[in-house]
Amino acid sequence: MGINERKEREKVELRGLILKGAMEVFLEEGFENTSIRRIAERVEYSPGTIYVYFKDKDEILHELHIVAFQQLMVAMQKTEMHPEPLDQLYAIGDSYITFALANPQLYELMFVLRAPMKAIHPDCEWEEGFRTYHYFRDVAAKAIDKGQLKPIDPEVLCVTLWATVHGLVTLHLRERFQMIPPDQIEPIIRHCLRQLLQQYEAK
Amino acid sequence: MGINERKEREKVELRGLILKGAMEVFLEEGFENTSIRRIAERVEYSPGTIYVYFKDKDEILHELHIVAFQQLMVAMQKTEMHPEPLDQLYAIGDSYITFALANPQLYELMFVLRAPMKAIHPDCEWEEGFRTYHYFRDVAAKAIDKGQLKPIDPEVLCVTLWATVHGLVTLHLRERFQMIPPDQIEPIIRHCLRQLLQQYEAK
DNA sequence: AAATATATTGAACGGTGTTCAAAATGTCAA
DNA sequence: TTGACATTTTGAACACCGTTCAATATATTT
Repeated sequence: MGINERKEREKVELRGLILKGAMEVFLEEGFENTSIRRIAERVEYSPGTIYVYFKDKDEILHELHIVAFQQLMVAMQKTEMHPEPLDQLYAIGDSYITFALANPQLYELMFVLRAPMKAIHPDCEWEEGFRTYHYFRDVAAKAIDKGQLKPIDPEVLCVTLWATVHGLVTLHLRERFQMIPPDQIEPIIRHCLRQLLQQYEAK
Repeated sequence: MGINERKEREKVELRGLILKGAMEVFLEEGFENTSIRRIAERVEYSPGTIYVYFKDKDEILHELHIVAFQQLMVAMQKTEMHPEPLDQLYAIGDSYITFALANPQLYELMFVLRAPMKAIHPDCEWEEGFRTYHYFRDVAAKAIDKGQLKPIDPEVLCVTLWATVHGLVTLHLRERFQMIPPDQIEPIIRHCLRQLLQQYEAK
């Protein structure tokens, strides 16, 4: 009975098509203009159909949020070309900043917006975030083990590094850096990260 | 002709009353539930009246944003009890963190939400932000001048300190610190600031 | 008391997320 | 092939949202 299998395939396909359309609308029109009706229009289905394939709008945004983390993860994994953990740590920071500035909407979906987090069940874990954070922390831990960084708690180091870059990026994205000339913001962000990391280097 | 003066007074009064109601709704129901209709209901006027006293919703949120900055400024100015700039700098950081954690909605209005910034004319300055930032930077500059901090660019120092604390606070407020036990988050935020500032101390 | 000026109203417009009875389509046994 | 059943899709309806504006109500002046 291959019919049920085909139906299952078609269901998955349409779900994927809706997500593809949702991502297009999200990237082209921005979060504030990403409505169910616009997504439905984009994929040429009625608004009601969306709710057959997704519980609510938050679930759609959570799926996009997962895709965004996959993209960041790909960018970060390219840093494995560096044999030394310390060099890789610098490269991870660089790729994080590059990703955030090149994909501001995706960055906000990952680390600022509340909506995608509401789709995560309270007892469940924030898988995407955990995986990315652990990848980062493991590299930092290796750099400490190898004596390339001072022997501090890798958790505290990672939280500090992450928060600093996140703070710089979001103050910029949400237009709170009006005291800094626009063309100097990106250099300052990269400079702050380098200087911060340098302070933790074993001398 | 005292009638026009009384009318002017009444206009200002009602404007203030609407803002008071708006702040109540904002603090009690949160940003997402702060609608013009709810504010109007709270002050017992019709929605249309709100638009006689304010151009749009963004203008109301900008006014609340100004009040929030005044509150933070009051908290920060209490640190002037410390005679040494370095001690004051630590105290300013502490009061910033305390304010953010005690008034998360106001903090988001000041440094995260887009709405209040949309009410600032493009050619105008972000007065509230500038005043607060300059207050902070002047204290840092004094600490550098007095040789209590290493002789670095106060602008870079302030941006780094601000961004780090902002990053820590917002990752927490937007529930991205699920890898940290909830009761340890506040200590970590304070610890990160202290450690960061300590690294810049002249030894 | 009538005329004028000001202040307030609330229905209306086009938008939002979401639901659900009804219609359309697909499947399958007789 | 046709009728019965299952599945999928629809779009109107609900309760909201920010905003506008002609109409109403109130206050002031003549």
